[in-house]
Amino acid sequence: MSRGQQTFKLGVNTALAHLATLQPGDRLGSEAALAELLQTSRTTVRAVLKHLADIGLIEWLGRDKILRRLPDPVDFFPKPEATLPADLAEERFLEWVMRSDLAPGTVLREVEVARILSVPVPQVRELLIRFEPNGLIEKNTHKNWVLNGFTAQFATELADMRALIEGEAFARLLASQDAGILRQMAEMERLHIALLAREDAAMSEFPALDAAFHRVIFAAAQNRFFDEFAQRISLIVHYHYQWNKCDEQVRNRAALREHLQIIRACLVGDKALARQAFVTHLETARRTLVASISTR
Amino acid sequence: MSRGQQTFKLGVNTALAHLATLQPGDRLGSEAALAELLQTSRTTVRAVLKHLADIGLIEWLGRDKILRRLPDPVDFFPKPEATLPADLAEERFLEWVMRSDLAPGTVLREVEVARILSVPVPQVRELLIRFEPNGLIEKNTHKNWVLNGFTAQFATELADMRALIEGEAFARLLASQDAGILRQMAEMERLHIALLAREDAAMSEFPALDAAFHRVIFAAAQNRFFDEFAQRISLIVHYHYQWNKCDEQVRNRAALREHLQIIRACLVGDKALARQAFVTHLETARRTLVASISTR
DNA sequence: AAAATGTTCTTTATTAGTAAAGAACCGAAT
DNA sequence: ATTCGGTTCTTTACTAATAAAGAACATTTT
Repeated sequence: MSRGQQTFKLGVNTALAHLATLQPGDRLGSEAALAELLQTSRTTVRAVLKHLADIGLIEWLGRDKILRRLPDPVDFFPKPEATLPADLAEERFLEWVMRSDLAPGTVLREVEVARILSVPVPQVRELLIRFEPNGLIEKNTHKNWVLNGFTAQFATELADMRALIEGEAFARLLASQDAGILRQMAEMERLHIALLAREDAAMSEFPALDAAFHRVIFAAAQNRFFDEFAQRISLIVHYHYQWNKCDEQVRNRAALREHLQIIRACLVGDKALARQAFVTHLETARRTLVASISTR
Repeated sequence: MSRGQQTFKLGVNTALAHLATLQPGDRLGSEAALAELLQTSRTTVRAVLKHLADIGLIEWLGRDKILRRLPDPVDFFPKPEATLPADLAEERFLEWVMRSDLAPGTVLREVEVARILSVPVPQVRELLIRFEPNGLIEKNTHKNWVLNGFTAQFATELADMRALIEGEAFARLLASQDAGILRQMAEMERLHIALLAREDAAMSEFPALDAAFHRVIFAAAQNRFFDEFAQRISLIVHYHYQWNKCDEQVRNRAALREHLQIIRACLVGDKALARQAFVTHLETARRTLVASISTR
């Protein structure tokens, strides 16, 4: 056997979502146009069209591609089947590590992990290699992978590194004359106010906004090494949020308010205040991260 | 087929080097002791002993392992065969990239690279994945690896990041009360003086000493993220040294003298001077790196 | 002539199978 | 009794084979 057609299935689902915006009798664009839309090759587009014709959604004769009926929920492939294996592996791996609360020192076997996560072995391998620099796992030459555990020490070192790098990035942001940054800040203010206004449990959108806010800061450094570290932080912090739900609402709202303080100080150009609000925020973030570990 | 016995061959070579220190008629230690010495499993040790007996170097009967004759140069396996594939792959890959002077945008194909470097495909794969965060290569989903090239921009970003992190590490070193650090510094002074005294072309030892010196500094931060970045720097700088040989002697001696200044300021406890000498050194390092690119 | 389609050729990702290296167990010798 | 050696069992790493996905070329239609 070979690979599992994830690209094809993802293509079908994207195509179905597009077809839902049309009316029966409408014509689809050219294969090349669809390839652009589905972000894939024409080869895959043709496979998708053939599939759509087979299930009777469209009539396909040469360059005529006519929509017969609107897509039905059952036409879609289930989400996991239509996710790229790399993304799937990462999601499931992190969730597994967090949920099963494995003890530090646990040995991870590629084949075993692959079976547990239901993803191909090479993907697990790639994932583990990519993850090693994060410091959560380690490999002994010619031996196996071991879990290092999310210790207080780890959290402290991460927070230290973050303070150093994000602090520098923020300093550059303040020094920058780029109007684009102010525009992004204004947009951030809007989004923060909007999220704070919603009293409900819509805090599920918080991690994404939090990551976006910090990405704006890191981006100001215009340095690929900064950006890379930002990604790591957001990954670890994101899964930390997912894991530690206690006081979530209170904690997230506090963070949003701290963000707003920083944003507003930037917008009015009060650099001293901005700097101070930023340091405060990083301190809060550090405390939250460290606290979440000791309460495990 | 399967794997290429690198561990075994490396074991044989290490064992031969050990035997060269003995006299014919001497007895070898137990299998467990040899396993400790060769840094490998007893299974491999027994394979090595069998090999040594086969080529008539030792007589092996149960627990009696008697040296028959001293090892000959021809008994050793050639170095590349006896190197762990991961190290071999890394060495050859970097050398290949630097030497063949590939244009940015060049497509790297795993199988092709594996053939060129004469290393197994999985090793190339692992190497490329590990290398991606260094920013020299990139992967497009479902497509191939492309070389980003060692640009001036890259060098600048690397130097910026280095100044930030190593600067912080050095500040912690100065603040530290740890006597171990002073001891390491004294040892560094000795090694630097020794290398500077040798007028000859023994500068081949410079990269190792340079890396060791900076490792002492990064280690003072006691932060795994600092250490990891230090590794990257040393890797890139090392290969930059190897590639750019012009003015090598002059450049290396200058660097050694700058190191000495820093070391001595630390030893006498003059923090202001140490700090200043360190900043100067980082500036020199940056200039050297950037210059080496523009002269390609 | 231009654009879209049909066809063919590469390249990549995955699985299965096999040999090397590691680990554990048990019996023998000091 | 304890250390050492023989044996067996696991686990890992590599090769090879195969199907999916991408890319290029040729052909057809407007």
